[in-house]
Amino acid sequence: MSRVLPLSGFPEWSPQERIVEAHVVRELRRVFELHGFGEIETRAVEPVARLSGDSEAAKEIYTLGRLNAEADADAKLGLHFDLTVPFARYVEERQGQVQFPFRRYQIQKVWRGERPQEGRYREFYQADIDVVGRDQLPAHLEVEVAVVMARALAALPIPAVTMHVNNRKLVEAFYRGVGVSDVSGALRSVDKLAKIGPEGVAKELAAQGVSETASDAVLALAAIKSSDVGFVEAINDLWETSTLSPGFEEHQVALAEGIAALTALVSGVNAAVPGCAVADLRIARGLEYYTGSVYEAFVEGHEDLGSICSGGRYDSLVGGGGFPGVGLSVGVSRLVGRIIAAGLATATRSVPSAVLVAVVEEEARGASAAIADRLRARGIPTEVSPNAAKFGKQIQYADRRGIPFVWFPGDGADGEVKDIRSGEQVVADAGSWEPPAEDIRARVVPG
RNA sequence: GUGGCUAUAGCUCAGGUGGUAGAGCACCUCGUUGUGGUCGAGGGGGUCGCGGGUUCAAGUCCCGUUAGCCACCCCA
Repeated sequence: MSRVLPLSGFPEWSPQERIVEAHVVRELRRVFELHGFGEIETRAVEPVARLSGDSEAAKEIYTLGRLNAEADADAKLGLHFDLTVPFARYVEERQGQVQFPFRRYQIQKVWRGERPQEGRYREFYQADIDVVGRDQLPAHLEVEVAVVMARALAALPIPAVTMHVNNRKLVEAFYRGVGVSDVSGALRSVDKLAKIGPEGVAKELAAQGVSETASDAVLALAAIKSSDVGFVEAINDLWETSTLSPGFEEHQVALAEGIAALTALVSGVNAAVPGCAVADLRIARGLEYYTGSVYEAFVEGHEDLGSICSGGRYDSLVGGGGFPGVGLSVGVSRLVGRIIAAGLATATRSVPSAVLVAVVEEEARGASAAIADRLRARGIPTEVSPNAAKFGKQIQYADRRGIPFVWFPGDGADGEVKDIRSGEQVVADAGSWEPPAEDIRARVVPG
């Protein structure tokens, strides 16, 4: 055992940074609740069998057991790696009690055993909103959750967020119409478009047995992107000029439905937060279970960070189906990490205190404490100097923490209070003196 | 899980070809003896990640190991 060193991937913020994180969480919570989402918290663990449905995800699961557990102990537990799986279990477990459609938000830590790097942690906060229905879920909810999330993200101290949206139903109908049989295989390849380029995707599609004409059509669809409903015409044109497979008519209805849903989504989100939504027909989302709208959001100018929020509609997440839902998930820690690293926003001070009451001499500490209590009684966060050092030292103590006011107790009267930023010092009464409203609490301001 | 790079003071980093550890910033003290920040002078701080090897001698060369960073994979 040598030195104590940080563990990569397990971020621990300083008090000042933590104020920024708390601000982000508070804003998300405020907007979610403003739209009627109630909060739940699920346990940190689930049986491994439930978590590892997807073999890819299984590799990332941290398992949990007692140090002295029997080697053959079964019913192994694992830390959850997202909030969707625990939520599905929660709903299934309480299907008799919860009211549908059930709308909830959840802000908790999740754990993934992956190689960390900037924006990728092994322990981090996610903030999810979902709406789950019983047997059916109206399509307008796919618009609503996106609107709520767009508004929540717009409330954060970050540049504008762009939400790229697509519709699985639309894509699937189109792919089948042009003769692609392995739709999810094709989607997985299209998902890599940004990374491997059209040629790379074409190569993968060919390997999957997709014909060249179908491959061309798939890539042409993926190239469509518009911040308004212009994509509708583009898709229809493409459909009409593509070589369609026999029996394409049966996909025509689903295609039209998908287009209508995507249209409603783009217009709905943009009506709430102008310029936020972009129809982007290449957005695929790796996850298999999405069946309708899919979302993927990026911060303008910080695309290198990757997606900071994503989600979609699913029809059978909860065992056996019957609980269709739609939801979005924000990578809170990824966002906060970038806000801090790039200085997008900072806390105005590192401690809650608005006032430091100086101590004249240890024998007079009681007088300082009394002044502090009178300020606290009126909601002004106050601390008393830890020592009776020279006033210069006590001022320095406040300055280093960003505490804006130092109170000097006086003989008989309460003394004087100094704004150490301006140097202005006035005689004051602890029963009535008020700092400017913006100085009462630490604030988060743009960097 | 795969690959590349890195590891020296609290922080950022110097330390050709091996010869007993340096700078800037930060910190402490004093100038200024109870009102900070500027300025000046002085001062305290380092198992050179860890283990082994080569050598008269290793921060420096070799091997191993651990950790960090970056990319891949995947994803928030």
